[in-house]
Amino acid sequence: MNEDQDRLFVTALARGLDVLAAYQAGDRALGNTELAQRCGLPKSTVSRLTYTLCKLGYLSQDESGKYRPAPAVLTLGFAALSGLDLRERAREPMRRLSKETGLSVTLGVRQGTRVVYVETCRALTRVGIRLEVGSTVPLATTAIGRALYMALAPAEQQEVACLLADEYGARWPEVAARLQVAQTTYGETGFCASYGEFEPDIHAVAVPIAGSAPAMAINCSGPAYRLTPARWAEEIAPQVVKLAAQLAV
Amino acid sequence: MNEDQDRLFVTALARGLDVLAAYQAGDRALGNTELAQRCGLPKSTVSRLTYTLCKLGYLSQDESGKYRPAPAVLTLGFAALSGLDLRERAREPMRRLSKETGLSVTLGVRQGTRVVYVETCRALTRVGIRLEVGSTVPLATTAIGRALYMALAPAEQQEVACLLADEYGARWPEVAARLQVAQTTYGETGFCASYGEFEPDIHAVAVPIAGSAPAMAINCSGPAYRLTPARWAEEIAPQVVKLAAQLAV
DNA sequence: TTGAGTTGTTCCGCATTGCGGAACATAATT
DNA sequence: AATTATGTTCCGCAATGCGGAACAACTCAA
Repeated sequence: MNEDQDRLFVTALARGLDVLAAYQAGDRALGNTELAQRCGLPKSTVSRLTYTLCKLGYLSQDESGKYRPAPAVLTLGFAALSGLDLRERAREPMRRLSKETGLSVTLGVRQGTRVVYVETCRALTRVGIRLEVGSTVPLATTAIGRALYMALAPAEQQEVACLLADEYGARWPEVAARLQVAQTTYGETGFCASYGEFEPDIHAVAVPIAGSAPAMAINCSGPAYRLTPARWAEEIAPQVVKLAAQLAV
Repeated sequence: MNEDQDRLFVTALARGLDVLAAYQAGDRALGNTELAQRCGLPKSTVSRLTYTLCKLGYLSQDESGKYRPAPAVLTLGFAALSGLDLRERAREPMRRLSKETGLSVTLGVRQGTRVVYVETCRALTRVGIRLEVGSTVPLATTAIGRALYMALAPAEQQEVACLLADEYGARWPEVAARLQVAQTTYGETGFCASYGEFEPDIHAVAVPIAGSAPAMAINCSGPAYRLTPARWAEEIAPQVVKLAAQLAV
């Protein structure tokens, strides 16, 4: 990218979206000062941005005058989801698998070095982090992230690896080694696994869905106490592999 | 609002968000020309905006170079949802009600003259429009919309009525009359209904959740062939009323 | 294959829009 | 009451966003 291209970048838009993106899971209403700190912008700039976002309906103010995301933000995401044909096709089979196994079944897409869940069927007895449409998990240390990584072309894997190296810093060699192991295993078994690596008490296996655009992967996860890794590989993984094959485009 | 306040409005941000909001349910990838038409902006402006949104990760380009919303848009919505305590509390009871009745149970919030769904438990045998987090339905002609309207203070009802009048134009008197009937009925029964008004084959009843902020309402809907309106009022509505009371803040 | 039409991208001169420090108002705390 | 913290608005400034035009690339029909 040369300098001319930076002239096309609309900074005001980026800043406004940074304000929206400053909200994290569990946040309630935030004030302008907190938002200014999170975004690294001057208070007056943030004040103008929140004013604009309120007028547009993407933020609303509570009684104390603080801001929280308004439901209109959800409608942006809805449009994103409703364009995903594969998600619609996958929904019922995923629900079925979740019911049969008693595990959580999720569908995810890569976004940079993260996975964004686009569909979730959660087991009734939930353990672990919130599995929810729109929530994200790391790419490198989760089964679903690894599956998405495997589906990348080598050049893209290289690119992503660079981003990950930046992110993990000194810990990257270790993470990379495990990613390499996963690649070998994927080549032999057709699935990726994460046994307690991301969350100590959670096992998961995942498989990319061939031919999907944007590339997606399907994941099955549950509590570690239920099944040993060997049983996961024998009993659960084949079902996920089969489901991914059914969903292949 | 005086003219000075317009100086605080960041037009570039608004335009960028208009581009994101131009995507509708079912849209796949859109080109710059289509987006320019939908937003009423010049092509070159849209080109700069889509360039920026791509760089930020909110749009992605497919092989043909057209744009579609990227999963990062979902993460904005996730933050909006995760700040809603009531939604979390409501989830399990909603799922239970849906299971017991075989109907779809939804939780919604008002956004202008629309309702945005923030939680949905769909019946297995689905009929009617997509009930999905982030999807919207009209305020004035749906049970849940009416319930949300009832929960407004009189001054706010007035404001909303003005917006609705603008929107419905010549049809507003008729819609207003039905809204008035719903208000009377709500006063007597504690719930709002829509029997085939929004969708011919769908009945629904809804109740606002007292004390909720932002104001929410809970809705139960299903196919008209299942139960007569009288049975809806006798058998389903009381359960919804009860659930709303349990969820009251 | 050629020409016409369509779509997408970039340029560039322009001016207005977005900026941010400062002033001011309001709210909270000691 | 004084101090601190937060939120809002002003206003001079300049750089950023703008959009018509030029150009590039693609598609389609004859």
